[in-house]
Amino acid sequence: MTMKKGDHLFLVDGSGFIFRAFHALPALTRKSDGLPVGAVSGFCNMLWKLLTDARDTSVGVTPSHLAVIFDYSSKTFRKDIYPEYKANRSAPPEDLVPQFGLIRQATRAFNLPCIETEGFEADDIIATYARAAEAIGADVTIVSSDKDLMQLVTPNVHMYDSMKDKQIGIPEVIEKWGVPPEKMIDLQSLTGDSTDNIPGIPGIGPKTAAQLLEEYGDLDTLLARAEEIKQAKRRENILAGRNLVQISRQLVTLRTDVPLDMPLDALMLEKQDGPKLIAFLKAMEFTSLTRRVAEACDCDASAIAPATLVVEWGEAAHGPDLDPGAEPQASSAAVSPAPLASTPGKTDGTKPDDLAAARLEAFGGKEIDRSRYVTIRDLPTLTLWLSEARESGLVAFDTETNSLDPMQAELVGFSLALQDNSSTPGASAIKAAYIPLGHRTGHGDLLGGGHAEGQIPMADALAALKGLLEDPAVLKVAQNLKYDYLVMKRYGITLKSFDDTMLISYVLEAGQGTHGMDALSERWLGHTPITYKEVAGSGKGAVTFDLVDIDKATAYAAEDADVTLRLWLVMKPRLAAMGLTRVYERLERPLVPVLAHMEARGITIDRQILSRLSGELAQKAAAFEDEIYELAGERFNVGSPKQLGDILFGKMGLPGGSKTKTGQWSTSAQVLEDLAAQGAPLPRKIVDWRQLTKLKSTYTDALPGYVHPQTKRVHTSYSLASTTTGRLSSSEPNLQNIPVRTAEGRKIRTAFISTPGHKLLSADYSQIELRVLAHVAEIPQLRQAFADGVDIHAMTASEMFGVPVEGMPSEVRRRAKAINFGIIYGISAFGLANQLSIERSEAGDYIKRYFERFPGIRDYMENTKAFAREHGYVETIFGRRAHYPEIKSSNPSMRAFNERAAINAPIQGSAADIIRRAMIQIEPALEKAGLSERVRMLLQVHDELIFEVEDDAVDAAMPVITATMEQAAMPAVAMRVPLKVDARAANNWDEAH
DNA sequence: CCCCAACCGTA
DNA sequence: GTACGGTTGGGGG
Repeated sequence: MTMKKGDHLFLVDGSGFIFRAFHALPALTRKSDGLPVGAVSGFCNMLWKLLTDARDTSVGVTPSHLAVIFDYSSKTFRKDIYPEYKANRSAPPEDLVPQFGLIRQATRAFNLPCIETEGFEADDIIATYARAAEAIGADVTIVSSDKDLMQLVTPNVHMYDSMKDKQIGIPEVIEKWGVPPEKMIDLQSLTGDSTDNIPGIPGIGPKTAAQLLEEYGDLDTLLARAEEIKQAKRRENILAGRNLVQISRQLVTLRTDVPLDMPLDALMLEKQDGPKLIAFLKAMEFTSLTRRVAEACDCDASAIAPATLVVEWGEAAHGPDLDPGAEPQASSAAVSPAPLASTPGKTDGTKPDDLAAARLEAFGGKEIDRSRYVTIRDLPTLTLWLSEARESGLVAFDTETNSLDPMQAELVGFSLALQDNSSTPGASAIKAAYIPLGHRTGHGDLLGGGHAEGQIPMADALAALKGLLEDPAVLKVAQNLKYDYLVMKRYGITLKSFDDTMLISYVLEAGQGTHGMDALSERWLGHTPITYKEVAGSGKGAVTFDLVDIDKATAYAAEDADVTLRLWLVMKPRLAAMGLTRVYERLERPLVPVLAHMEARGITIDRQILSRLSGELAQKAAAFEDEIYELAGERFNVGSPKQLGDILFGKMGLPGGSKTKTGQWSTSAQVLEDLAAQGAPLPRKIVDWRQLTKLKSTYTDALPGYVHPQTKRVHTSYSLASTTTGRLSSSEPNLQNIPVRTAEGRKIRTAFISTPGHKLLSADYSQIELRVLAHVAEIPQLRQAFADGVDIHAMTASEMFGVPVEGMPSEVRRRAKAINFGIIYGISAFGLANQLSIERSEAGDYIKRYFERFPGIRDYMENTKAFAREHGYVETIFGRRAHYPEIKSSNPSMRAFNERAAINAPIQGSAADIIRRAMIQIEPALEKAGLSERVRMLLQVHDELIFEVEDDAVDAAMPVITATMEQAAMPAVAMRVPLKVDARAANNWDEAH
């Protein structure tokens, strides 16, 4: 059906609506999970109203055609004309972001066309359609109140402010702006627009602009006769701003020649699909609109299942600016909503894939030219390099110190690498320098050698460097940046705007090799960098970096910066090409300062308690040793599994359970427990002795050695990039494996204390991995159980064995619990049998029965395995990838192992992502509650966060912390089960947990 | 001095 | 059955 005279086209400005509605409407959230839906609700109500009784609104007519128009991305032709266009836009609020996608889904649920075109703004598309319809003789209503669209108003084209139910025609434009619609372009060119960063004439606002246009007729005349303006200041400003005004005119003029994917005729209103719309509205939990729609289409809403919604991250995968000269942190939070997946992209060499390929070509294979490295020994030269870095906007940075511990390390020097655009063709396009600051000569006095000659005074160099490192407009690239962040922080410099090549690699390739610089250089550049050992020696001959000869140090340090910059150039575009930018920018990079601060804070331990415990443990262990020697009939090293095996299974002839893979007798706790159960007295003593010596050596003896000499606290180090799943790890010391399961072990936790006037507050997720499983596998019984807050293991047992929860034997529940954990670990009959000490066939029966009761779990597992086999990786609910390159191994046990890991990774990894989000959100949440000075996050133990809180801030902090953690998945993912957090505060970690 | 295997602490 | 890190013993330098 072709559009004709008398038809009425409605063009809804979808992007404009959502921004306006978000701020104007109350912040409505979905009841079941807190998903922000205020703008979506307003949008649906508005559309429904227009579709059903537009006649009753101030529009007064019913649409024959209707389309909803969206912005595609922030990269439009306007950016080419004027790069600063919209450059000052900050990221949209996180609550707004998911609503872009939801509004698109709403549009489709209403059976309406959803239109966007790459390179153009919604306004240009609207202008093109409006003019085309007008030319045919149709009437047009633009549903928007944006002044940028007012230039389109004519006798046949009106605007409609749906939130005020107000129509905007020619008189309304004149009333509001003092000029008719056709002069809006001239007016906007003069006034500019600060929100879009469109330049205007200083001192000229709408009133003056209208007055000038009234007097001179139009902009061209005004500019031509600007000399005649009486007010001196105004005249000067206009004359000075002439050229800029011309650019502004280009920016504000809407294009009416956008290529249209959908012809006008295709915008004709189609019949509503009642059930489809109701399914969407029910999923959004818009109850009253659901009821109204059901009445209108004569549907039974209760018979229609809610739709499954995709809550999208808002940012376009192709959105991030890849230009190294731009400001990644500022620009990466693209203003644009997510595009439709099907929208075709242009092949113009600017796509991430092409850029990645080009960068690899340019920097991947190129010989590294160490002869270009320089040592900077004077301030003027350093200053020159720093200003070059600031101009280029991109610099690789690396610190050299005398210690691997960033809390103790003293700065010895630093290196920089820059893109060198002046280099001759064929030469390396990167230059690098090392700036020695604290090198010493080996042969000094007893106090440790003399300060080496030819180094810039530390204070001068740092003062100069600070400007660069803290400049948000310059992107600093480093490898394992948390280290450099902490070191520089101790020298009073806070890094701003950074990328970490280690984390980029981790996001791209978790599970495929390590992410250290040497390995990355081999993998991506085919280059082997000088090793640390080569410059500093190893073993007994090792020296700290301050004693390394400055020339050798330059070769090593400058190369590190050089390689880091090359890695960034090659890897960074891969993020966007693979759609992993959001994972990097939301789950990795923002965690760097959060973890750095946690590490820097540290936690207090009570050395007295540990020392007393050490004594007790030593005594008890010694007593056990005497008994062990007595029972064994000889003295031997109880700590040697080899000697122990010989005693137990050789000399004493006990029945050997199993062998290790090297053929030795296994003396694991499991084996010893089994022997003890058969009545042998020795094995139990060994088990107990091991527990005591383990606690002593690993904890009570070792922890005091980690107390920092100045802070008197223990500072662990978190690794962001050492697990396949996305979990953190903790080392030196590992504070993620402090004992808790046994009473003896828990005594160690009492040594982790709060400082006077404070409490330790522990907040942990309850059953987070099972909840994630219920979410991803969509298991009705599990979802219901979590929604109802019932005992999940008892529920499982009840489902499986038909035993009522009331009065359930503890053994029945224990088995169900083991099965639940087994499921998360990618269950096998072998493993379950081991865990429960039952026959493998019995374990197999359990698993079979479990899958009968929860077929969705088997489906999830099969689907996950199939996905892993096809792609070589699996994904968390936030899109993080874990790679399993060996999943297709021909070795059956290797393959099975990879399959179990692949099943576990999305569950463990999604839980890890959730707590990462919580950690990132905690500081702003505390800040908002006015608590940031009184609450400090200290530790993370996978599903638990430990804070140090001022005594009288505990009551206020607890709800802020638990709410932030429980809502942490939002708005990126709306969990289908609630998350639950338990929290407690006390003077030590044992009582708080 | 370095590395691996065995063992065991946590989630 | 998943994911880690630390300690010890012991082999091979």
